Amino acid sequence: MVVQLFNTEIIMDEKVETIKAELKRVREENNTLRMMLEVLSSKYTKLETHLQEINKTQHKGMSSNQIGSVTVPPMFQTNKRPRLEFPTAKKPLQIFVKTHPKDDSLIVKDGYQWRKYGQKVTKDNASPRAYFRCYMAPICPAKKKVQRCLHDKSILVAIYDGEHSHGPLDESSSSTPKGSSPVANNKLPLMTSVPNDKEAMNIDLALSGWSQTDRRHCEDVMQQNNNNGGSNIKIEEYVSSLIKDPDFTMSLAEAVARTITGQQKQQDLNLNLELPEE
DNA sequence: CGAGTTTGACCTGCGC
DNA sequence: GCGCAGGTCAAACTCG
Repeated sequence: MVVQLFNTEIIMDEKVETIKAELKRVREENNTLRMMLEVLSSKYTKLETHLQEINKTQHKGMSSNQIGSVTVPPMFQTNKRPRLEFPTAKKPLQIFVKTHPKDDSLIVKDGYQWRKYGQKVTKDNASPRAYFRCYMAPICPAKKKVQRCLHDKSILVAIYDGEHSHGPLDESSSSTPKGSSPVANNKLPLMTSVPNDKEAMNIDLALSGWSQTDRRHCEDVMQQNNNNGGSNIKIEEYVSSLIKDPDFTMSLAEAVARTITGQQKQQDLNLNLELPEE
């Protein structure tokens, strides 16, 4: 009897240790994500400021770079067709979704109901591109294109066009036709989204669960997407110049340090407040 | 049988 | 004007 109680106690202790270890792992992961967010935010602010400066300086001498009321910075002008680039209400949103390698469906669960209306094999990617239209509302103009990542078939790239004229369904009832839950589908929730093309700078995709390869592949995709606009070279040049910029590196380091120290305090606090009793 | 998917044809815009 | 490529249509097909 006493031995049994002792054994039970040992098992409980082991469980607690396991949970603590898991908790620690999740916290570390969370810290990493926060740091990345901070870095991204810092990069974005800097880039945005620089872009505004460019716009200002070029606005003076510009005359032929306007389409209607929309001003197109020269760095975004291209020889190739802009098709989806110009006066759309909002820039298309690009989303990457990691799927199970064996899962060959082009279903991206995002809270809306989509109906497939076409599929096409594009020139630069052997994987077919599927075209979806939102049918939650009769006049919803939202559309999306879903295609597999060129280098990594387990990654879906969804490009959204237009805005929904309604809200999303709740998670339990929403699905792409014949879809199932993301977990059951072996799909993770939306791993990352980036503002399309022009704003899609060298965004770090190092989110939890993504290997270096995945990130590189998806960066390739973003790059291809940018190449369609022909502006990527300049963006990349600018990003690389940013990396070399001591000021930028310094502010980046400060941001990271600030985050780490801030999180250390937060973590200590959490240790006291969390670990709910069961 | 109806809803949703597939797929070949057609449309449209752009570069040459 | 022509050809190419992306996007859309709609009839045929599939599935529950």
